[in-house]
Amino acid sequence: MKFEKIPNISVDCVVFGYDTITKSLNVLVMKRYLESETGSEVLVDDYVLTGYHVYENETLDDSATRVLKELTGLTNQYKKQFKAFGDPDRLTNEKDLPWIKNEGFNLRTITIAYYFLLKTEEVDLKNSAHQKKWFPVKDLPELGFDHRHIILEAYEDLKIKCLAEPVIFELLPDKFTINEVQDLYQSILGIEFDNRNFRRKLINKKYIIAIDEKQVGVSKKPSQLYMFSKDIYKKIFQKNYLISI
Amino acid sequence: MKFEKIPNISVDCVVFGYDTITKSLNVLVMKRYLESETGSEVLVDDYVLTGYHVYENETLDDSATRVLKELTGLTNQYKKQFKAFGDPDRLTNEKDLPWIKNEGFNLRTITIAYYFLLKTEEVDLKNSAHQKKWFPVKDLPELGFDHRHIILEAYEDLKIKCLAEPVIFELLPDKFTINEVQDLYQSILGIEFDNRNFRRKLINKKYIIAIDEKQVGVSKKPSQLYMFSKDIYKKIFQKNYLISI
DNA sequence: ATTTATAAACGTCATATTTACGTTTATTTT
DNA sequence: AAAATAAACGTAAATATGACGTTTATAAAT
Repeated sequence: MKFEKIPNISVDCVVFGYDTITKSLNVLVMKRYLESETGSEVLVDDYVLTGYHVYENETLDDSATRVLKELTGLTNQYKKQFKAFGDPDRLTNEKDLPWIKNEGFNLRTITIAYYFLLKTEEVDLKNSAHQKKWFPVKDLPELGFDHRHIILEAYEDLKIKCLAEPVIFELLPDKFTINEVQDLYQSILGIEFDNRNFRRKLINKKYIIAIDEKQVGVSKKPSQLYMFSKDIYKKIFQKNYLISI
Repeated sequence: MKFEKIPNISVDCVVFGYDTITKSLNVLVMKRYLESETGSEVLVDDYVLTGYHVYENETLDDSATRVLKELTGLTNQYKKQFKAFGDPDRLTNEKDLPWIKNEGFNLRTITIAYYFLLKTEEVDLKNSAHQKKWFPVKDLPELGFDHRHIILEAYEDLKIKCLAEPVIFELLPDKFTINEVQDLYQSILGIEFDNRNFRRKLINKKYIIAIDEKQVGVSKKPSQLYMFSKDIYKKIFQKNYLISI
């Protein structure tokens, strides 16, 4: 394996996680901070996506997987390459220049952007060199480069994706309630569903399996817990070629 | 505008066209031919997608548009960036090596792949330096590099896209019959629809407009011609957040 | 122990959409 | 004028969706 970096090609990872408490779809970003040499002035103070150069002897997918692992320690998460970003001016905002000068970037770098879906509780933010933080996709902090743009495009892609494929379950704990699924759909899509209709629709799916277990520690009627069976989904799923234009 | 090529970044264009006569979804590819220096041996003889390096001061989209223009003379066609391809070995098949040696490629080139949808009759294959040819996506010739792979991924993306957006009309003449639309859907999706149901569904759309004109030169009852109004579509279209998992 | 509050869960009906067919119509060819 | 044929229209059952009202299980309060 050659570990030479390709100087002008990178991957960037938009990591989505869902907070069932605040019912917020979040993005994991990394603190970026730089002071002037004298330390008297803060040159850069914002957040960026995690990304890195692609190595000479590495596939793009492997590169993204590697970056995610360094960020979260996790492998085998849902991953999608959704778009390449390569505008000539994507790294040349005024506020990014000190950072670039410091890091020795190639100004014309094309980045292949991926998004990941994972269960928030699997990520340990403590044990890490970098300062990482979750932000609601609806309330992002100041972001460097074109990273806000990249996140928003990832989010648009996710919106479409979750209507056509059961990716929603990648963001939920293994055991979940119907209402949690509904809340998550609502967070992502920004619309509300009728709970009775939503519930009926989901429960009728063969791959949504009621388990012999109920929510604990709630001060009201505890919910029935369910699981998603990817195996059953794959078996019974048949593409409906419904033209919805 | 700097016309310096970025040596390791290219765009490749999958150009789709539809042949209403043969009812075939076709891809436009370019002949690739190379003889040994003595002329005694054919080193390369197959087809490739059209692509080119991205220029230093050019967006990826502009780069793709430029390549399409050089290939077809056309601008303003439907265009979608659908995936980046960057496996380390994507250009290093045995049969591609003589070509690469001849052209002076960078062996680790990442390509940003686009597909275009256009009306076959608008393309003039005659007046061009290169030898270009349409092939059915279901019956592709021998292709160089990873271009078969790229075409098949473009095709998969198109299949999904045409179910959700009215891109189908990019592939048809301005005036078309309902049956032509159905045939095209069937060619793309590889399934059959009931003509009576398909017809009703389409005719009920406000943006499918019957014009005061009928097919000519047919030896049976001539079909009613229709047009697609993108304006009306944009006005009345409302996203249905139908979860179909 | 009983009541109260509340979220979970079930039920019903009207409407819209899809699926699966049969029939009629307009045109060219014979 | 008849025959052939693709275009175009029609209908009924099944399924899915949307919009609501009601019941149930539990913890907390009385």
